[in-house]
Amino acid sequence: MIVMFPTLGFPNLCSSDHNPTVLAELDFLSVANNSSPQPLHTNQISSHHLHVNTGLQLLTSNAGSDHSKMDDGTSSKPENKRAKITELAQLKEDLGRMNSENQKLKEMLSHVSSNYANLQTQVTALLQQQRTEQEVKVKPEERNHGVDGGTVPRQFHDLGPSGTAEVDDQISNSSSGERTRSNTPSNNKNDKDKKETDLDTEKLNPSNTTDPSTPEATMRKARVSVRARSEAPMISDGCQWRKYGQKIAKGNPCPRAYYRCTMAVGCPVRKQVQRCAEDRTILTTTYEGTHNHPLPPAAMAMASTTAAAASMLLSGSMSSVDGIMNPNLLTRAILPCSNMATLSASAPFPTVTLDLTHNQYHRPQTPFPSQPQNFVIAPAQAQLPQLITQSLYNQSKFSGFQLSHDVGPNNSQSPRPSLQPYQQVSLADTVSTITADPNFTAALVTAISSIIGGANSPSNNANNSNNINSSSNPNVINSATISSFLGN
DNA sequence: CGGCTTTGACCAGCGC
DNA sequence: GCGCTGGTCAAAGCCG
Repeated sequence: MIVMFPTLGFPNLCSSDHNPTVLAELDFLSVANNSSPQPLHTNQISSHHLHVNTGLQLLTSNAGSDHSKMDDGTSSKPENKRAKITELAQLKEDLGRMNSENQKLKEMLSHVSSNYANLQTQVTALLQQQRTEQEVKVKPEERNHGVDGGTVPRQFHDLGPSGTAEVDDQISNSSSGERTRSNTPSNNKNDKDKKETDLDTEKLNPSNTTDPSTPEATMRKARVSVRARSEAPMISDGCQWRKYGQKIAKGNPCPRAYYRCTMAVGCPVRKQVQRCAEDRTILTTTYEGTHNHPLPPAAMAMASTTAAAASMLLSGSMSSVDGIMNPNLLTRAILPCSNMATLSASAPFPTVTLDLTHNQYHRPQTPFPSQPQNFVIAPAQAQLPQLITQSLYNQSKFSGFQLSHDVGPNNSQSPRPSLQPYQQVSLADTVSTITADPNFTAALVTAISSIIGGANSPSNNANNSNNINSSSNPNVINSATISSFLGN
């Protein structure tokens, strides 16, 4: 069913460094569904097997017991032959069903892809128009305040004219001497800008030179918190992290640990790990930033999910002119994970919390309980949290996950879940059934996030220049695409 | 010896 | 202006 992905712009699924099991599944399905010489193997093997059995049957009846060794445990009794024929018929029926489903899924994804392309074109045009308008309105000195203005924390104040969050990391990684901590108040803005401009010229990654007004620049501000029950000190998300700090945060006796991604030099992704004060078994992992390097399959699901969630969040925060989040839009955008997702617009960083400690539909505990503007999305279908849950279950040592009945690990133990016939009105059920396959889940998460997050997918981040167009207004892409994906 | 963790210090933002 | 807080740095130590 994923044979068509290479033509739908999901390179993640086609790269060689992805889950080989998934590819094996695809090979099987492609073999099963195509009419090339390979697909006949299944039938040929079965027919050949039957033929051999028939021959053995004759030999056995004629020559006696010496051929029993050749039987290799496969009896040539008529009932076994009938069983084989029945099995063959069943297999053919399954193949036909898969083929039909493959066709319909192909059409569905083609439609999604088409919508995505159209929306991306519109976003590009709108972005171009907005830039043109801003260039006319904004004065030069106001541009200098563009990044620094407001209440962003220090790491974003350090952003130079390029406005990229990687500056901080580049500085710390390339030359510690370049980063002077004696920024006395006497340092005026001109000096600071000059210094940062000099630093920008030394940056290794040319992709960092993005417009500060772009979502790329603000992506690191967005955070995705994942609350999950875990006895382990840190959930395993497939990435390599290096601890660079630990703090006792106010209101929580448990220390907060700070990690940064070390899979690539200058990767801006950081995460904070802290146990819940009320329930020490709950581990809150907050991700910030987007990887600028390829990710191993094990890390793809989490990274894509967080990137998609961050993209959703930013799309909502950026959609309104006054910077106030649009709950309705976000509700639509994040509906798939609504029973676990909490959005915070008032926190220092816009944060979406994916609460994986709950199964029932009730108000999740938010990491910002004192903040009045947390949006709790209404209950709805929960494909995305299922994906997240499944991914996390596969990749971590969670001990306390409460999985929904249809995508729990028990269901995932089946190597090839039986796919129910596609029904237009029960796409969610179909998706849920498909996602019961843990191998397919990671690939699907990547695919969905490729649609949702576009530029935020790790593979795309290798070329950040493409991120501007695809993520500059992901709001449109997200809501429409998700609507198409879920409701089409 | 290189990579990682620990931990005290530093810095900036924010509220009073 | 001052104190609190979150976030980060970097030296020191640990470990394989």
